Amino acid sequence: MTLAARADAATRHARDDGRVPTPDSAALRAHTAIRAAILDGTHRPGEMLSENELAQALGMSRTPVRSALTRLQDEGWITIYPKRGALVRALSDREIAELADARLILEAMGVQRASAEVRRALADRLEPQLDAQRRALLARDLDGFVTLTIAFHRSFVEAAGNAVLAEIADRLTDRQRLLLSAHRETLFERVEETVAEHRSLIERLRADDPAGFAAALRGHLMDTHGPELGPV
Amino acid sequence: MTLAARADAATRHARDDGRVPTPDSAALRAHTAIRAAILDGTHRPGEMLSENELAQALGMSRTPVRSALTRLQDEGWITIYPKRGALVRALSDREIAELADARLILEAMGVQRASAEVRRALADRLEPQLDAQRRALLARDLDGFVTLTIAFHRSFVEAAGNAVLAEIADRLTDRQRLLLSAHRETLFERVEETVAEHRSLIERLRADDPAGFAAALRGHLMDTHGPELGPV
DNA sequence: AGGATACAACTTGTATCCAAGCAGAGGATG
DNA sequence: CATCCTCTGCTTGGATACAAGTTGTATCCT
Repeated sequence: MTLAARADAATRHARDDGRVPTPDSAALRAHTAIRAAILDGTHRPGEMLSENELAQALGMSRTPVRSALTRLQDEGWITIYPKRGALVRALSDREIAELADARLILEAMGVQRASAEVRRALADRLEPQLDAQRRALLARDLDGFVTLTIAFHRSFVEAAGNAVLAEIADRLTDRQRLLLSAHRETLFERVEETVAEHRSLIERLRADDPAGFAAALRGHLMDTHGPELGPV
Repeated sequence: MTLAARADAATRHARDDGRVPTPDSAALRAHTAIRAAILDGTHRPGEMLSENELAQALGMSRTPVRSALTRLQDEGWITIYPKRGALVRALSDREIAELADARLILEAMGVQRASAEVRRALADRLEPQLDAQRRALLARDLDGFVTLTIAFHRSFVEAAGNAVLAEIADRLTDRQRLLLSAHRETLFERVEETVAEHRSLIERLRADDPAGFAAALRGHLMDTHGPELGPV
């Protein structure tokens, strides 16, 4: 039986290195390219994506483009209307608020679940990153700052030690990149405030005060993403 | 510009009915069929799925099967190894525990976020369902009970009024169907206990006791899914 | 016999081709 | 002038053909 043998081999391989070795397939390139184009504003919400145009622009056939589009739909970036096309989704105010709220829940819960030791270790690990964040902001290096702040916030979820939760948080964060890009000016204007808010989060960790952490986090998210969050 | 017009039309349409009109495409049929086959044990973890065989069995070409497989991978059912094949994933003990824990967090948080009124209304709405659950279990109607219990637990997440969270919970629940099927015998043996645990959850809602709800829910999940949950 | 190597049979990934469907333009008709 | 209808041009959905990769096996050499 050939299939069984192959299954064994694949299972073994999966055990060896837990990740797919990245084949750099055309479908993946299409996925990252289109996603990047949405993120940097090349394709704006409400725009209709044509498989043909994308395929031509990317120098490949429609097949991998289609594959990428379905994935992008599953990830919430676009909506595919059968036989009509793919529409770049706009995040409604409500959805923005819900995203931020969901992240708030996951991060606060991550910290709450962690032990006092983990919390303190986390604080020690995060504090040195604050300077890098400030530098990125001052240099108006948006991509750099986004990377840093995403890792920063991800740490809180990771503290719970639950990979499933971390994966969920990643998906949410991904959609939120859009927001960070949109609020770039606000970010650059509020350098010290942002860093100070991050610092106060760390302080709540040190003080072993999960409730205070959650409250501070709520304030931080509202300050960053604006008052449109509203009472969720 | 034609694309703009089409985008407008699609946007209008999307506003009309918030959901895609279900085109019953071959890709969707493949998705549901393969997913069902994994759920009912036809394709077991460790098995290698061949696009050719699936396409032949489903009476369609490889194209929609491929599309279905990529979606199934994104949903966590299989792992695709490039140029080698698709392996039905096995849920490790750790992953099982993490899934249950993540659901616990989302449900408990949903209840905690809800107002006292919503909690009471929820209790009133859920209590009449308990009888149906018992009947399904006594009739050994696993599918019926699974549908009921999933709706039951989903209600707690919904209580927070956050659609993003609800969607996340749905994805988790989907993977957990596998567990419920695996534990069918335990379920059928613990009919009264299961219903009683559900009833005590409702009581905690009525008592306006979110903390007690979370504790009861934790106990319930451990009882249902077994002690392998461990201390997450 | 043991090990490296070449081959063969399978797999998936991509390109191309054909069919089906929707949206809009434009004219015929009341 | 309003309304309906057809028809055209576009789109996506699916099927097929082909290219590229991987694995297991047989073979050859040491």
